[in-house]
Amino acid sequence: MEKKISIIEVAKRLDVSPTTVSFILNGRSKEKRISDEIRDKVLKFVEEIGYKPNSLARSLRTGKTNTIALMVESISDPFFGHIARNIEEKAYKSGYKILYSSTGNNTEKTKEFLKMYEERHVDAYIIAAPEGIEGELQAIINSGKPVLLFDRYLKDLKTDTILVDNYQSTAKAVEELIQSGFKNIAFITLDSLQSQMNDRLLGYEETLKKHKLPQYLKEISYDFPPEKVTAHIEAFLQRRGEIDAVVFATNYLCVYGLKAIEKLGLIIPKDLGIVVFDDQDLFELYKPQITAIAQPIEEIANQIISLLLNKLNNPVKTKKIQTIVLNAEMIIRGSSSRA
Amino acid sequence: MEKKISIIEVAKRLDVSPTTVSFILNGRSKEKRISDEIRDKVLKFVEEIGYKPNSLARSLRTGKTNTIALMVESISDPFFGHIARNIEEKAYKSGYKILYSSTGNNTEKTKEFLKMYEERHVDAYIIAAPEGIEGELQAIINSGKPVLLFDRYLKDLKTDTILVDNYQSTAKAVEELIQSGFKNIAFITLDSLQSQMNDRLLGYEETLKKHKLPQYLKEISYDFPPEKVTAHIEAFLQRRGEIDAVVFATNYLCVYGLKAIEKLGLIIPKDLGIVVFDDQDLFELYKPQITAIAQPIEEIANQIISLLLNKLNNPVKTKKIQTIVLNAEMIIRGSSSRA
DNA sequence: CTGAAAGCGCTAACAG
DNA sequence: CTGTTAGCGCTTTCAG
Repeated sequence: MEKKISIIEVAKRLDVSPTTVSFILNGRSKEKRISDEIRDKVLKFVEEIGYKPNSLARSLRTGKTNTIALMVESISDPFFGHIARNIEEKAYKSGYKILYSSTGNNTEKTKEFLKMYEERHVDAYIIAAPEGIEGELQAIINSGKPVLLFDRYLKDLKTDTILVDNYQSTAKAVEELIQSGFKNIAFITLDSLQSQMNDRLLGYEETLKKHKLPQYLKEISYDFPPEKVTAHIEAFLQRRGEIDAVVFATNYLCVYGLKAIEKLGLIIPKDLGIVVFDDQDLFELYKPQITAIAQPIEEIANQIISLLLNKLNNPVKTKKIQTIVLNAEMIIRGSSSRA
Repeated sequence: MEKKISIIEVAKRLDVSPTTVSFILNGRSKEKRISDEIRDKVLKFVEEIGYKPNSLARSLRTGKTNTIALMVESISDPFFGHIARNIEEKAYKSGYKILYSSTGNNTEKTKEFLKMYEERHVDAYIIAAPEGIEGELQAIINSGKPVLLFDRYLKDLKTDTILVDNYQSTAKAVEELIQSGFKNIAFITLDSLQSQMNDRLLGYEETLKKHKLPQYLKEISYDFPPEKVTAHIEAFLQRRGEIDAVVFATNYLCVYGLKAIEKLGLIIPKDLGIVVFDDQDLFELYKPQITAIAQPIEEIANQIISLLLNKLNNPVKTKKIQTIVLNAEMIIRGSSSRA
């Protein structure tokens, strides 16, 4: 019933013009020098009948939807889930709602999502991007909408980006293992050209090179089903029996890796030292506890939102492009030391 | 550039009327008996220039936004995260996007979200509801929009609901522990009146009553910070030293519980048998493995979406209200047996 | 079979 | 300081 009330109706009942009501509702009464008396009258009435402007009409008119697209690898991943949770909260406080999608690292799917978001006129994009969507994103940027990358960058795309220092983090992880006396350190990662994966790999490779130690690389396809991932890791560790430590490039690889390790009956850290990228409850509670590189989730979310709101609120073309690199913290636990 | 093209523009270029274009784009050319020739011409042109109707304008006109509200306890919870992932995928295939929010079981916050969703004219609601929002939801239902509850029901609200059999599941869990010889079985749950929690509690209580065994109940506030939860569980287990098994009513309580148990130096299952509601990687990989009641996540998501789409696509008032109760599977692992 | 035209509810330029 | 009014882009009734 109250849904049918429009701003015109409100204006009529109060015997003022819709313009006046509109200005007041948009907090521009001071600016427009509307009398306090009228302002209060309108505000009170609106409150009373519970009138809410139709946001669709407003959006159609203004071109703003107060909606932000959030594209992650998978919303059910602990890392991305926590990021989503934080972003949602902060965005909400500024009047924005989040439309999310899980890309599954699939380029085609992501392009479709992008189209859908465009149609819906989202105001901004927050993306953990798969490869191959530089063109589409560039088009969006050209159209004037903020695009913010996180977790990984796209080499050919100049836009604001929030990252952690993947290279240094993995390098430190490898150093840690080396200090603990491990000599044959493997790196199990995704079969992916994404920047964060690549940087983690580089950190691994160069550190081993520096120490003149051998490299053992296993790349696993993101699309493999769980059993297959476990099987591949198992086969890899078996085939290369000399491996005495593993760095997992990502949390879920480690989860599957632990299953493989158990199947093989290997003892951590006696037979195999472990470090993993990304922390989660499992790694803290596993026995022995798993040394993990913990990304500063809340800070990442904070930076994302504050950068984005900044862009959104500054109609002035903030032409400065920022890349913020945060530090990840290595939480040393039992799995990486033979002591 | 192409953003500026409207349906009128398209019509002009093709020398037909906007009406015709609109009908064709909405797949009603047959019904409106538009010539194949014109139809193909329009379709081809639209494809060529990549014209997309402005969904805002359409929504304003039709009142449909093709958006579904999804409200969960927390998007970063493994259970809800997986539900969200599945729902998103299926909704997308039917042209719907999801606007999510994490209620944190907070009634006031949830009410605010509800208002926001109403303003945005979402087409339907999927909610794991906190207590105390029956009135608001009833109003929405009265306005004709589908509201679907899951994970828990609201006693005074008659609407479609997808649940698992919480009572039976907990009862079975307790039976399992009893069969394994545990005598003093505690139940650690949330300080909450939500139906799913209540039903789990009832399953616990009545099973123990049936077996004439003592009850040990610990209720923990949802808003406690992690350390406090751990501390409370620790104190509880210490105070009631006779407890020899625990059923955790929810996954995160168990996560904190495990920390407490480790602090106390208790050995599972020798000193303490464990069963937990909801499964996750941690429980499978923990040592010993934790017996868990696994909810059929994919099926829950399937039922939610198919019920909802059904409502959405049947303009006929499908007045039948359905409550679907699914079975959860108990995955018996080492933590619940002394063998 | 196709076209003209009336809004959906709001904002903001332009007039007073 | 306030009111009139022209759209935003689309759907859909009603006439041809």
